[in-house]
Amino acid sequence: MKLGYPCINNTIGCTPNKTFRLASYCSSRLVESIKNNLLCLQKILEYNVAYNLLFFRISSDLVPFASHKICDLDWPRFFKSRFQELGQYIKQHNIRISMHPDQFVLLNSPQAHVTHNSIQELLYHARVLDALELDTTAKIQIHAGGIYGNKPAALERFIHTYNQLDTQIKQRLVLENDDRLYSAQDCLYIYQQTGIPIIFDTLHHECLNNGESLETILPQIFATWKTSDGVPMVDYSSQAPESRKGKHVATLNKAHFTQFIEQTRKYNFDIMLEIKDKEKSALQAIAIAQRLRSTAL
DNA sequence: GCCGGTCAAGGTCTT
DNA sequence: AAGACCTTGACCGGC
Repeated sequence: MKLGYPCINNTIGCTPNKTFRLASYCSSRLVESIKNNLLCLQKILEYNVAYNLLFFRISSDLVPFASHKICDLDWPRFFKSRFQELGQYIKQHNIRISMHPDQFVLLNSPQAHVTHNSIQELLYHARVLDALELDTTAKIQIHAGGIYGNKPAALERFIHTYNQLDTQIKQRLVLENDDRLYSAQDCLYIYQQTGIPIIFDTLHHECLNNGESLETILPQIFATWKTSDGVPMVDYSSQAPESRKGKHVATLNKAHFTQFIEQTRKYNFDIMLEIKDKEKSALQAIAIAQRLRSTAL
């Protein structure tokens, strides 16, 4: 089991998200941003290794506008050796990597241009992981998408589009249950039609489920991951008190996390902590997990 | 300098 | 039909 947090680190004082406005696009600006982001990513990974946080989600903003038609830089080539060095570091320290494109990636949109742009965005994410020369245990996670007034049709569109994707994307793509539209059961249905591994989100499952306990749902979810996909990934969070349903807590709820670790002790999986204060909670969580689990962490 | 409206991209839900 | 909200930090223009 490995444990980590997404995208940014608030302790070390750099941002791996540096971007700029589309209106002020120029390639020198792009180069400058990517340089900054790669350097900061390296610093974050070094911090993480020092604290044994061996799971990390790389920000989608690593290469700004990478999937936009304005982008005229062959960035994988331009930064080839930088990516290789970083990838080397990741492999050397056995760090697990994920990425999570945001809400605009919709494989089941009825609008062809939306689906097209989504695939371009997935290709960008795959290129990052390829440039790092990571194996297929490095994953890209997305949601199933919208309903568009007809859920069966929307599900079929997802399946159809998924089945036509290039291997370069498919070998890394995993599907996450969301908190309003597509439950873990819905994702399992998609898995049966496609073979796409399912990444389980604990808070989303609390918001939207079919009454399954962790005990019944987790074995089904974990069975969707093949050896080449690596150990299953799980997104962990808990409900922010007195807030909209589905909102992530600001800082780790230790009692809730402790219970989660106790309930899942028999499984091996990697945990991504989706908690607002990032590495601060991750450090608390790893202390709890190390105390409660017998397997090396 | 600092503040706050705005930012490539799409949905759902409420009024 | 139009607007709020999701979710988020940081850009960047206006002061």
